[in-house]
Amino acid sequence: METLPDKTVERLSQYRRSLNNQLAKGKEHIFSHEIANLLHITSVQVRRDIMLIGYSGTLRKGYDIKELVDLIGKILDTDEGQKIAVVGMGNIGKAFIHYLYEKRSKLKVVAAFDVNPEKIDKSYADVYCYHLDKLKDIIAKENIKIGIITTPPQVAPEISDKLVDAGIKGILNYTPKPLSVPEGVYLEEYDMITSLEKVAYFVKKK
Amino acid sequence: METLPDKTVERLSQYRRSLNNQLAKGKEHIFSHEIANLLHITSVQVRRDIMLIGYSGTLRKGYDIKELVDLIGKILDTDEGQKIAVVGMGNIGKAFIHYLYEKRSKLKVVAAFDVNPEKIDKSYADVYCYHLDKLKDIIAKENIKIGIITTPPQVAPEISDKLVDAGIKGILNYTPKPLSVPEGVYLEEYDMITSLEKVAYFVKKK
DNA sequence: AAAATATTGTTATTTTTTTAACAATAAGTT
DNA sequence: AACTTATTGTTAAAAAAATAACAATATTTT
Ligand SMILES: NC(=O)c1ccc[n+]([C@@H]2O[C@H](COP(=O)([O-])OP(=O)(O)OC[C@H]3O[C@@H](n4cnc5c(N)ncnc54)[C@H](O)[C@@H]3O)[C@@H](O)[C@H]2O)c1
Ligand SMILES: NC(=O)c1ccc[n+]([C@@H]2O[C@H](COP(=O)([O-])OP(=O)(O)OC[C@H]3O[C@@H](n4cnc5c(N)ncnc54)[C@H](O)[C@@H]3O)[C@@H](O)[C@H]2O)c1
Repeated sequence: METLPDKTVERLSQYRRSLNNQLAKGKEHIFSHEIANLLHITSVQVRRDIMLIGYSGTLRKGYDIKELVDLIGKILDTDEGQKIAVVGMGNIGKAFIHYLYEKRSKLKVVAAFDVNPEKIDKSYADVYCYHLDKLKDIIAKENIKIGIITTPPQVAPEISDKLVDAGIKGILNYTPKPLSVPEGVYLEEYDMITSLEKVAYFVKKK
Repeated sequence: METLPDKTVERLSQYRRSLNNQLAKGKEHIFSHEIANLLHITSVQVRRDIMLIGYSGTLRKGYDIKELVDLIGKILDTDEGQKIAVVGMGNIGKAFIHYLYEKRSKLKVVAAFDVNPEKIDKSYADVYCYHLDKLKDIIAKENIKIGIITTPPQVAPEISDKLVDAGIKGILNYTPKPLSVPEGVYLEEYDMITSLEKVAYFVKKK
């Protein structure tokens, strides 16, 4: 299948979560406008996304939730699951690890790295924290393909380079330091302060 | 001034941070392509954004960093600063409070709310945590206009309603539960899992 | 002083994303 | 059985965002 638009991929992740909730409630079929209401978007958007992934519902009955969830899984997940490394075991890093630990998902944090001796050689929610020096070895050994950076911003570029060098193919950067990665590595950045300043701006405008 | 595009606002926040770094290093002028390099975007984008806020540089000399930072401040900040409430003093809530505490910024968290007795009536990084029941009173008294939701997802809609009812004009939602707010309230949502699943998808595609 | 260069500011074009329009049709109603 | 309604799937249009093109011009070089 063609590579899906960024925004569609984001929504698929959200559809799946909501659909799983509905499944858990015993619901078996769902209409596009029902999905839309759950996510506070429009039903056209839902139908368009579903069209893009090549699924069809039945007229007057809607979509088979189970089938749709499975298909989204086929698109978003790999069969074996994907392994993740977290670099920087501070507030955000730990929060993330705990959070993912609770979910049974195809995405698993399997290693953490830090430089602070207090954090190293301990486990948090079953994730072992190694010294940064071990990064390349562990990533290779475990075949980890995704890295999350939650270190202080100053060191983020250096960590990013190390991750890329170790063979990582996707990076999620939570530091406010913009990174650059070579072609072939997918980079997603998020900055909480930017979000907050954006809200503040639009509040001010009102 | 016209309301700026969402994306431009996001970048202004990032420009300011980078520009402040440059100021601290003693740099006084900067070219569009230099800003672009710092943020790993294109210089056209930078010039276009700067055009939109109505600033002009000088040919062959670039932009006066101090002036640009001040102008961005005029656009993003209010003179008195803006007050923020955090609801849910868990991992993310606490991380945010600590983080903003370190920055001297026009954005200040002035109150936190929770329902867990262990969190209530204590201060974290100078932010006092009240019982949720006091939310309306404190928000009115302090004239808080922005709320950050970091509670468990199930209660997010209820918290959102309470915030809106208390007069909040902007909400930043970190729970994976989509919210809806009335016209006139600005809502920004962010979901870490969605980001991560997006990275995973594009890694898989490669 | 003329030519070359670097850089801005702006308009035009392209791409991406969202929204609207609507034809097709299964199911329900008269 | 004919009619109405609800809903999908898809194409078309609109809106938003990014990128490209380029004219204007201050500075530097020849
Ligand atoms: N906490 C927030 O609410 C918040 C908000 C916005 C942005 N951020 C950003 O997110 C990032 C993480 O924030 P946090 O609050 O978790 O920070 P933190 O200080 O709690 O954690 C940072 C961790 O990184 C480790 N570290 C330092 N240097 C390292 C290195 N070279 N290699 C590996 N690990 C290293 C530290 O030992 C520490 O454990 C920071 O960049 C921060 O600017 C945080
Ligand atoms: N931690 C992560 O990495 C992560 C990742 C993705 C999403 N999230 C989401 O972010 C949110 C916060 O995560 P967290 O790890 O900080 O959770 P947490 O459990 O550490 O904190 C939640 C806090 O909310 C409080 N709370 C519960 N009910 C409340 C109510 N009715 N009113 C006010 N406060 C209430 C709890 O007492 C607790 O202090 C959750 O919705 C979670 O799903 C977290």
